[in-house]
Amino acid sequence: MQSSQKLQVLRPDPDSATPLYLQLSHKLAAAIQAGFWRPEEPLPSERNFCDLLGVSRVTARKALDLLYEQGLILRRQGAGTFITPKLEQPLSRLTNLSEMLKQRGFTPGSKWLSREVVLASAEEADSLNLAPNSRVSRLLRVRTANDVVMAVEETALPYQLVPDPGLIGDSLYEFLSVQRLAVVRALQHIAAINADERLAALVDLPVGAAMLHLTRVGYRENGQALELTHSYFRSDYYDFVVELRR
Amino acid sequence: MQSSQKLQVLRPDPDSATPLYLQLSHKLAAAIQAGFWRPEEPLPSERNFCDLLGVSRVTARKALDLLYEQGLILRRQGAGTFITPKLEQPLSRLTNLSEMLKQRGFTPGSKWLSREVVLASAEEADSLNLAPNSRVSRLLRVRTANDVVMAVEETALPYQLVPDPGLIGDSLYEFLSVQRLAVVRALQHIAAINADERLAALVDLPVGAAMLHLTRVGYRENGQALELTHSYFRSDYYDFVVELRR
DNA sequence: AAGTGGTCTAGACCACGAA
DNA sequence: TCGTGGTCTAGACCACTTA
Repeated sequence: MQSSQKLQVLRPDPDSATPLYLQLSHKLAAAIQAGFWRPEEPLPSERNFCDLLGVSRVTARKALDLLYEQGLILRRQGAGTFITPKLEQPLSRLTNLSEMLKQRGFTPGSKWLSREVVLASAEEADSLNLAPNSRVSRLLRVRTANDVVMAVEETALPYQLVPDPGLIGDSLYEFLSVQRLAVVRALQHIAAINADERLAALVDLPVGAAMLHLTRVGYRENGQALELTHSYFRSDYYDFVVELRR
Repeated sequence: MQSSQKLQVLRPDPDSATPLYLQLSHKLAAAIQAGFWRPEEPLPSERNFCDLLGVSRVTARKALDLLYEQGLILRRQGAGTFITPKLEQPLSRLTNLSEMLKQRGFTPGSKWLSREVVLASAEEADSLNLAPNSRVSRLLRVRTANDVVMAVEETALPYQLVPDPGLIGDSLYEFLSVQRLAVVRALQHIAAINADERLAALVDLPVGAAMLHLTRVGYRENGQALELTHSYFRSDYYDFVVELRR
């Protein structure tokens, strides 16, 4: 069969450091995105995958589980596994704004308004689980897309973990990753507000314009709160997409 | 040991129709919420769970996987499994507003403004994947919490699937479930808008007040688009919480 | 009746963390 | 060194869809 030949490129490498199910999931996701199968078309059955790729069924299923969670495939018991009809590309995943803008064809930019070490506000101390009178590194910046200001962002980080905010470059998340301080989980509150005079001036909108106010607390792998960010977005330039399940 | 005695209440019933790993996951989630373990306290090891509860390690892990996805536990290789420090209760899960309000101690209400069958708008036909000139059942209602209007909601459903919108009671999602039309996945866009005169009147806010505008397309298990809803929320009464990962 | 996805088991090896 | 979570296997039974 022709298709079983093609499938061989999906075969994971048992000697690789990354787990088989992850390799397989990545390869499958890429193949689907590349149009390897047409929408509505059935994938090979799980048992076929096992035979053709030399992995156990549990491993194949674990790879497919990931694709299912990403909304790339549908599974119908007794019938088979199918490519999701319309390929959408939602994101309830943690991703940095710069990457998202690039993917949509915009040129992202960022300009620091201030980077300073200050006493934590009550909200910051509470959210970051700091003792009263602790210090935080507080960052204020405007973010642009094609040179249009689309958001104002204020971030607080524990001084103990980030003592010199002046070292942070254009990408906060990249800086944190390099420092072994990656954020792996975040809780985000989304509200709508009317722009006050300060905000309106910064984003070039009339006072009272509706803006999205995102409040995000970011957590490290060990559960420690690392970041409190308030973002104020122009809603005409950006709308937030969430995928909901079950 | 005392703790191993307590654990017996978590033992899943092999004769039940619901899978062992789901039973176990539910029981564990309930136990955690009830304060069975303190935050930061380690859970029994996976192998202990297997011995004490009479399930295989794969099954125990699958139950723990679900808890991890819900942010209830943290896993540290070589160390153990721990309760998440602060017990937050986020939800990027598909849940109906009524339930959420009840959980927060509000009394939810809903009042239909209209339920009619009309020609689909261009947006509705596109989102629901309908042929031009198809009909939809269109619903308009206001939703209240403790008798205060907090949102206006307009929903369109394919006429073919829901021919008599007059039959829908207070809970749309319950109605759909009973009709075997459950929504299992949804894409939601969130934007901020200034209330126009019509909206302002309905929610009792001044014209121009910032409101959250949610646009949701709901999908069935088979991937078919079932529901297009525009919701307009008073942001002072409700803010949307999202959990982000990775 | 045959094939599919959904669940479950017992046992194995690995990498990592703590004592 | 020992116990932990992370990965992987081969094989089994079930419920379901399709023909």
